[in-house]
Amino acid sequence: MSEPSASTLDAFDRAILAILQEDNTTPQRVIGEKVNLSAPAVQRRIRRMEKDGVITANVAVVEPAALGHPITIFVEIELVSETAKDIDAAKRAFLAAPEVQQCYYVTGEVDFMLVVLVPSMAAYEALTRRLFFADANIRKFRTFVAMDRVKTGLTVPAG
Amino acid sequence: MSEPSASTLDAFDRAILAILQEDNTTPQRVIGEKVNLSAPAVQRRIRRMEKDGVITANVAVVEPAALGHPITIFVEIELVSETAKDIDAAKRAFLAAPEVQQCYYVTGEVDFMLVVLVPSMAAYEALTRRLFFADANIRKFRTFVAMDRVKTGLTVPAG
DNA sequence: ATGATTATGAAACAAACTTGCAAGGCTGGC
DNA sequence: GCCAGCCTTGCAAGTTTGTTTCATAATCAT
Repeated sequence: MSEPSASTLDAFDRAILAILQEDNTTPQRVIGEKVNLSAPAVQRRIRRMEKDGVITANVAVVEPAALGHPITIFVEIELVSETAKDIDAAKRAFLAAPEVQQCYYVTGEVDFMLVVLVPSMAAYEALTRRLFFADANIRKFRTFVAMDRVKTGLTVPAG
Repeated sequence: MSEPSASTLDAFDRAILAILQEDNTTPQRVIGEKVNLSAPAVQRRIRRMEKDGVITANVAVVEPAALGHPITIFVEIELVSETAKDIDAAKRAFLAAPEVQQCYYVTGEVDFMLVVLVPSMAAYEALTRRLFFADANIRKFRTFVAMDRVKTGLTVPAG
């Protein structure tokens, strides 16, 4: 249906993606020089990958502290009930919270992994009350405050 | 020194950042219409925020499966020794691994949180041998395989 | 008040993106 | 082995976007 065509990416595509994942403001002409292709060829490949869902977004990366959210926190969530209905409800709740930057539903001893951005520990405490304690289906959660964001990003190995 | 000037961002800046975090290919003219500013004014604000380190990168977001890395894994790492020297060594090892998409040094019962992308569980098993078992300073690690990437991104609340 | 600093918009300019078109290369059928 | 159809490419023209210039307006500190 709306499934991205599983067109195999060739070496050109991967080289282009490697560049765009570093800096998507790189002019097509420069990309073309690096991968030995003309600018229009580069442009058509980028357009195709966007249409096929290979490239899902083009975004600016912002320093959280600059926007007043200097604290990054990992949260492990354990649910009481794991019926499809209850899991979906949890997903929707996390999706709706702007402070939840990332959310993954995982296997193993916990059910969800969250990455949360907050202005202060007080704000996090308020978030836990609103998002976790208020939800009867959350059995428990564990908090890990990030002291160093050693490596961030969404880069996928293109080699 | 090279510290980003802590210039307070006004409402214009935050509105621009909200747009750029969604789509940084939005023309400056369109941004200007949305925030009630001329294109050059928008352009200068973006430049300033890039220079000040508020905007740290402009990147394309790529679907991991398209590049042959369909499996996302969370890893909790517990070290043996937590001297500054040993922690730095661990950071450098994780930084150097392309499969490690994100790495955070955290407080609490574990020391590091990793987000890892791999082509297969066999590839992950190989990674654990190379990166974890081969390192005598890693006491233990816990693996959580992502079944659903509910919410991904690097968006920071700009409201 | 007043002068310095900074930010702004209009217009001119430069650069990048986009499209049309003809040529080259690969694939499959015969 | 040959040919036809399809796909991708590069070039060139046209369009959009980004960038600089410059004069003016707003802000701030004195």
